[in-house]
Amino acid sequence: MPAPTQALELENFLPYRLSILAQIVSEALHDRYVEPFGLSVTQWRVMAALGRFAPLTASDIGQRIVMDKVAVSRAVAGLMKRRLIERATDQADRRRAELRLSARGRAMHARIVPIALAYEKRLYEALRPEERRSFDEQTERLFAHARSLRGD
Amino acid sequence: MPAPTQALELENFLPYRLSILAQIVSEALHDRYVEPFGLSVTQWRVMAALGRFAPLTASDIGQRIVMDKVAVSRAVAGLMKRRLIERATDQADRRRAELRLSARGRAMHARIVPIALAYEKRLYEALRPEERRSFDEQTERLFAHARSLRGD
DNA sequence: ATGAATTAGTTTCATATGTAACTATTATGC
DNA sequence: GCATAATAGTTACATATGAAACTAATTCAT
Repeated sequence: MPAPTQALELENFLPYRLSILAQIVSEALHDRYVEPFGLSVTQWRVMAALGRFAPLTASDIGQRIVMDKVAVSRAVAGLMKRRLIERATDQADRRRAELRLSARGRAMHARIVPIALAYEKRLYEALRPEERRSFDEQTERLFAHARSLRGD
Repeated sequence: MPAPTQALELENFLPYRLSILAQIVSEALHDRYVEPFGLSVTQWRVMAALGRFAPLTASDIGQRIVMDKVAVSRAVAGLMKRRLIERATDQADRRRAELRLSARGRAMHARIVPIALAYEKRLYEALRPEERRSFDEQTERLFAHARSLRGD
């Protein structure tokens, strides 16, 4: 006789659980610092990357944070319009443009970072201190493994 | 002197890490069973919910899985058009309609479930068996905690 | 040196999603 | 009983996102 179909319990299905967890956290960020400052999540990520590593080109950003070049291009356009970042064409290779936060952008960045870190701290309260390291390490392994499973 | 701004290292920032992990897993699902069967992720979730708990109304589905009623309505419309689910208006309360998989829907569901479970199994290979339980429990706590932090 | 292939980045189009307004039906207060 | 509120679900609009086509600049092969 055929093997019975295994049951798929969505609420215990790892991909589903990861998805809704990420979603609810992302909504919280939106409420706390993205929406009040009029940024999209991707725009904020670009600002965060530039806050730490500027100057970066759009491609650099895409490599640093997991974001394709179209998303970076759109986020950059929005940030430029609001004068939160500055662009300087590389004279040696005029396809490239170095990006960095403007004074306005640095000021906003400095206001948002503490809010972001405070939220992360509160979120981590769900885990005991010794669990945090192992949880981070496990998410890292899951991420690397999921990547290695692509197209296979 | 003012406290120095703490650094926000995006690659170590929990919300960011959860987001990219969920995203890469979601892409893998898309490639494996959503796209081949022409379903969206939300459509598949509705089918999964009905596969286990039918009959359900659209509202029931929204409660079972984390999905607002507009998303459910759209997924249901798409699934109805492809005759993967059936709708029967509740005669006692004609606002409500009970949904269940059609024969076609059950057949597709039976084909997809093993693919989904096989992917989950491979994903879990990143964790040692004893880590899986604790990881699941920790994601559960994070989820509940993130929920409790909403609007606060 | 010049045509082909690469690379950086943008634009376009089709689709997905969230919010709010809307229809239809049922429940509630008086 | 009847007006009002609440509920189930859909539609409309505005915005977000992904894939592919496109422009411009540079590199490579010969």
